[in-house]
Amino acid sequence: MVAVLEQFHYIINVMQEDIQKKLEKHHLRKTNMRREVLELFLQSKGKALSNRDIEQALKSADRITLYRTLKTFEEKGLIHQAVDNSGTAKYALCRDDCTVHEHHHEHAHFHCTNCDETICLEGAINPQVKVPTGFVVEQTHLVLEGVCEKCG
Amino acid sequence: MVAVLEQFHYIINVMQEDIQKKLEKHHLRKTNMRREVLELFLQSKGKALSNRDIEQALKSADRITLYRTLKTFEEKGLIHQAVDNSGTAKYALCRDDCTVHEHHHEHAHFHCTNCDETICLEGAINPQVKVPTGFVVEQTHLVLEGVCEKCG
DNA sequence: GTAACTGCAAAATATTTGCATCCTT
DNA sequence: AAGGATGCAAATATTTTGCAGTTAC
Repeated sequence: MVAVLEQFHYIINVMQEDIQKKLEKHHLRKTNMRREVLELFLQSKGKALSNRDIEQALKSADRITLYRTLKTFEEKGLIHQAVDNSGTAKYALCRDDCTVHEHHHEHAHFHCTNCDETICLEGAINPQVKVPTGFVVEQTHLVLEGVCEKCG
Repeated sequence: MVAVLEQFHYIINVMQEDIQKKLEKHHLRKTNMRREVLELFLQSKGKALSNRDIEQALKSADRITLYRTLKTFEEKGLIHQAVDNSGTAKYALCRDDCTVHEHHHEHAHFHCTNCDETICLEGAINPQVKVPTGFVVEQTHLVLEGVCEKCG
């Protein structure tokens, strides 16, 4: 029991360190809001979260500040948008080697049309699509839509 | 000049026939709104349109009716959502062999982050992504984001 | 101390619902 | 004639902006 608790504290500490590092790396001030949002993203690993999701999870959070926090995180390269046609934007944590102008998200997202959850899928994608001359591709999103395990 | 005009009328007639056929095929009543919206989609071939885009193009159109028209078209399988992270939903014409439950849109979309235009790209996509067991994929969307020719 | 961040109010934008009327079949 | 579609009003949801007060550095 004690061992479990110690392990728990250890994990929490590692996560907090990770959060501190992420914020420092991107030259962002360590505010409570930002720490809490990052913590939630780390806990929901592999799942994309909408503004509303976070708002409900962090019940004390101010909706407006949250919009700005997510926008800042996106601009600085901590999170990226997970595109699906659920209507509202969702975000997922970036990999550590992402920077503002260079993202490495060669992974796909799966969007369940029933429960509306969006998760990150493993495995690289290699789009073999030609774009017309003059077009510059900066990011690629692959979205698979269907029904997830829980809803199937 | 006369020949050009005749050709013009011929094209218009073909388009109107196409519109009628599409509506009949999906058991939809032929109302002005629906004809106008379909006409706009046919004219904007290869470009995905948002509710706002259509509203502005068809200045007499009622915003609310338009929402319902697009929703109906989507449900019946005449149009499909073009996923991008522009914030608002965009739609593009389905191929003729699409039905309500079986879409064949193995093409990608390009979204310009500058002018916010979304166009359809030619060429099939072949996603090589594994989904976890229990997940059923119904549709696949590939979105390339970047800067288009006009904005480049 | 200063610039950045927060949180409230309010505005702007986007979408849905209810209902009486009109139109397609 | 009858059910579907429209268009107006109004409600709801989402996102952005302005500004005064607070906080991290």
